[in-house]
Amino acid sequence: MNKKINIFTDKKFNPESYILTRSFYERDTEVVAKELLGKILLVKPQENDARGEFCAGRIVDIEAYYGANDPASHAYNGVTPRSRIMFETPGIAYVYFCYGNHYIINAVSEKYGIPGAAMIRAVEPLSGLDLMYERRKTDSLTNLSSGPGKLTMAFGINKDFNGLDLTRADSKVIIIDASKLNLIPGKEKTEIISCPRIGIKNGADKLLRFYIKGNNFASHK
DNA sequence: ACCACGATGAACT
DNA sequence: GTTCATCGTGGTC
Repeated sequence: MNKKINIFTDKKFNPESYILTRSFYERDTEVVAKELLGKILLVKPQENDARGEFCAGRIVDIEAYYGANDPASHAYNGVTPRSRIMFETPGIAYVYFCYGNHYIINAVSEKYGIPGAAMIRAVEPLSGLDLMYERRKTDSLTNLSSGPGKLTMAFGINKDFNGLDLTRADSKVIIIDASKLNLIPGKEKTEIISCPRIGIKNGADKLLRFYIKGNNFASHK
């Protein structure tokens, strides 16, 4: 068991003062995606978790998706029942089911009415690792959350998380600013690599995937 | 018909 | 240890 960070197991931990605000997300999607690198994804203890630990992970790999000019985006063809949420209030979660197997979580960006989302591709596990190993049915630390479907499985994120407000302290899922906490990861200088997004056909020319260079938990190097 | 994925196994170094 | 091919799965349009 990993004990290097235990702040999230403290019942007195109050994430409210660290939470990213609406204005953070209400900007250009590429900027939001890049700046989300190093921030911490937090999922609060769920009903079936007797330990009552937060699941926490540092975002190390992310992609930006736009709208009408981005053929890889779910919002490319305008508002549909699924894409509608990408046009809504920045700072909410867009969670969708993929390939009949996996859930994928995005943070909605841009002003209300403008589509955009940052898809979280990988996180570096910080807390709640026992639960992650159980859910992922693996013994490999670097296999816990090194992919968009893997991290949602590790964190217990499913379609019920769609539309939750990442900026509200009472949400099951939030994103906080790591630099305000005394955490070891992320203190070192970080270089951001830009490259084409993974697993798409149209729009593959755009360099809209960003990851932290050299990080062992990125979804692929 | 199309997919912004993951697990597995084969076939390579 | 890598890379490649394949398939399961279900929502969307």
